[in-house]
Amino acid sequence: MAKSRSERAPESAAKSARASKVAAAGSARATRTPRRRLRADEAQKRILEAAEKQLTKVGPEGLRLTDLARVLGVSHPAILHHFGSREGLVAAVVRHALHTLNEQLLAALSRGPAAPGRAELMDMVAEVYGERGFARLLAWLLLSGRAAKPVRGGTDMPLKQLAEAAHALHAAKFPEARYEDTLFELQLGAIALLGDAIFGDAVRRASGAPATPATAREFRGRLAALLGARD
Amino acid sequence: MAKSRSERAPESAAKSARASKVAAAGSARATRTPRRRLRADEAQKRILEAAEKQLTKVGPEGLRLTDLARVLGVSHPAILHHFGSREGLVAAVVRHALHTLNEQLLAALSRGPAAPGRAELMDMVAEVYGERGFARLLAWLLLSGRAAKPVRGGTDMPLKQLAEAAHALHAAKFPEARYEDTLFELQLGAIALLGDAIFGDAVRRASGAPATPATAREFRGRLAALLGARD
DNA sequence: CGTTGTACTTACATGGATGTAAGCGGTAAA
DNA sequence: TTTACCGCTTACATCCATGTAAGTACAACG
Repeated sequence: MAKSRSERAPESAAKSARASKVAAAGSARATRTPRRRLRADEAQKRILEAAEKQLTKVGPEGLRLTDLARVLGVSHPAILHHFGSREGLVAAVVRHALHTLNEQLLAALSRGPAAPGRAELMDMVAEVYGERGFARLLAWLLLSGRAAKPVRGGTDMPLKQLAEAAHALHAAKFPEARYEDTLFELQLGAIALLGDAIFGDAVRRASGAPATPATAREFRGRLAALLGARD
Repeated sequence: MAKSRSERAPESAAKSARASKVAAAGSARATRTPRRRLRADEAQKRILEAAEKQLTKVGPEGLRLTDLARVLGVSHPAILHHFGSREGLVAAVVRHALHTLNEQLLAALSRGPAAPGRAELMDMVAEVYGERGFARLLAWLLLSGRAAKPVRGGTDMPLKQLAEAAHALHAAKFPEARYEDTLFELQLGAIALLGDAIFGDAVRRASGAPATPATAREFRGRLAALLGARD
């Protein structure tokens, strides 16, 4: 069967920006960009970061090697060269992203003041979840069934550490405080922040409020106040 | 390497169950099922329902006409015959699903007791969101950018009606109650319930709790208590 | 009963996406 | 400088999903 491939130069547009082998004959020698060749780990990092960005946008089903290659200015087999297959790339992105999510969460905690107010904590976590698109990524993974087990190789159950640390802090002031209550607050905070990143704007619109950064911040503030009502 | 397709005769299996034209020659005339032919609206309803189920599972990108056709026991052009294109089908499903979501939400409210406790309300809404997969569907739509405007043709801003009704109820007991507070409670409730349907199990696992229906119910109970703390 | 509209079928066309094969050439080690 | 490894390219194979064309047969209507 094997019908002709229509045009044979759809991909070459991006390529021309980085290596024009046609121009080497004349005087353009000096301006010719030599064919770049990165070290394997650098190339993989570059690909990984672009893939993560793409993944949070279009999800694991929507990720197209050709699109990614065009963005990166390479040919799509280059990606396959480094990651074996599309699924291999997705798995690598997921592993990397969940790992850095954990790191950023814990780092955000230790970086802040010793006992940050709940509002600041809320904003920090919201930033980690929202601004880098982790909530979207997590949602994609959970929806598509790729994140049955939270993190493959890394600190499992990161929220448990948070809960225990928070409870220790809280119990110093209120010795009779129960761990369950702290755990619930943490779970609600996490679920509400993650949910807010996905559903927040839609819910605000559906309830007649404008969907602006200001209303989102106000929501987080009220949430923090509610969670901090015990203290 | 594309393991999903496996055998090359998946579509004929279902078909053979309903119309075996090869067997008509001999004596099997009496047992032959005549080719079923539904009325257009019935066929569309059937397709729509199956498509909605599929959509909540695999998302709008993952919906495959051939898969859907196999489930329904028809050929995939039959679906195209009724909905024009894959996108047409997805759009129809979305329209239909968001419409019934609204209906069910409002129905759940009017069906319940005049002033249901927050815990019961919570469970009712959670059932609408969770059990029929509306939360998943909504999440898919929001993630893939298909639900910029909440509902095309129908009651826009359904939550606003809820908020106003709830505030009227509440203000009868506490005249100085502020609408903003009720609105926030409603938003938090919606976001937490939606977020719980997507992230709940993962968050509970990540915080060291088992992810069972019981823990989910307990979470909703605590949430209801928290939201009802004003009363 | 014959006619007719249309729900539905098979067969195919087309395009797009992943993955493979082979070779080129940059980079760095010897 | 030479050599060899390997990152990356072009060309191609293949598969799979949507959509089209044409025909078939069921059901309703005269």
